[in-house]
Amino acid sequence: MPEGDLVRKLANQWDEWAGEALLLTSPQHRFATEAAKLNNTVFQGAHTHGKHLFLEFQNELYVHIHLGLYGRFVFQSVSTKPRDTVRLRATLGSQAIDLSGPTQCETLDAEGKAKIHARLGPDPLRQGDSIESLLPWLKESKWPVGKTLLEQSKIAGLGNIYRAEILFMFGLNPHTANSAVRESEWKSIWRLSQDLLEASVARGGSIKTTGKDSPLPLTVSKRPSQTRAYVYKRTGAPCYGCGTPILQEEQASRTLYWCPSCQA
DNA sequence: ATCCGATGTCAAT
DNA sequence: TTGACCTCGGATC
Repeated sequence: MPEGDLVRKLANQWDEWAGEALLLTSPQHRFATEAAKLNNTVFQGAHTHGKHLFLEFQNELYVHIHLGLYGRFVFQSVSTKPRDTVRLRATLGSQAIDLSGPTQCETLDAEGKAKIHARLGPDPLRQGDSIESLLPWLKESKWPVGKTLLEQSKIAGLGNIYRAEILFMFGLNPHTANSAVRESEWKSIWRLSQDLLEASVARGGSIKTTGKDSPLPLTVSKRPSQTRAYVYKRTGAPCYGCGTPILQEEQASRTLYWCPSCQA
């Protein structure tokens, strides 16, 4: 389900429980032993890096969660019986948070957490992160831009929707080599990523690149109403910039949507 | 009732 | 590059 913005928003929700001792169970049982170890210890707060979520408990122990494609959190009343697919239920008072379908849910110490950070690139949502350290590599790299934007070890937090939308907003052909994109343009891409992700977090984690808080792409003169995206999942529909049907193809093993004319 | 795709990643080839 | 992981909602029959 998520790209980095939604994960950050979920972390913010978790943070409302910071400082409290939580009841942890695993209705599905796959996380039962781990949950028991942390049960009733004080939740210190949530951290994120890209799409990775870290729930910190006492003694620098972290529950590392990656939602992957199917994972999700459901916030509800404790009186609602959890589905039997729920990997982890956290309870505080009358409230419960259910986690199901994560690609990852494991307990890590500080060292384990550091290893995760080490394999992730800068995150547009993280305080102090910048694209600066990536520029030398980008300058030499033959990778297509459309692959780079999905690569979490380069930029952490963007996903398939933002990839398509950002490429469109810059009029970039997805197959353009990294080295063919000017440094100033990379910096603009980074800044736009920050703006889009932050605006989404503020909205509660729902992606909408066509919104009034996003800049208009050069080729688009009017904001499309109704739609939340310029090209994502709009295969065959007319481009908002030029009317050309939006194309769909596979790039970096994900479906990419783009306008062959505006992104020539 | 069944099928299918999805805002993701990694290990194995 | 491909398959496995894993869940659920919406489309289809």
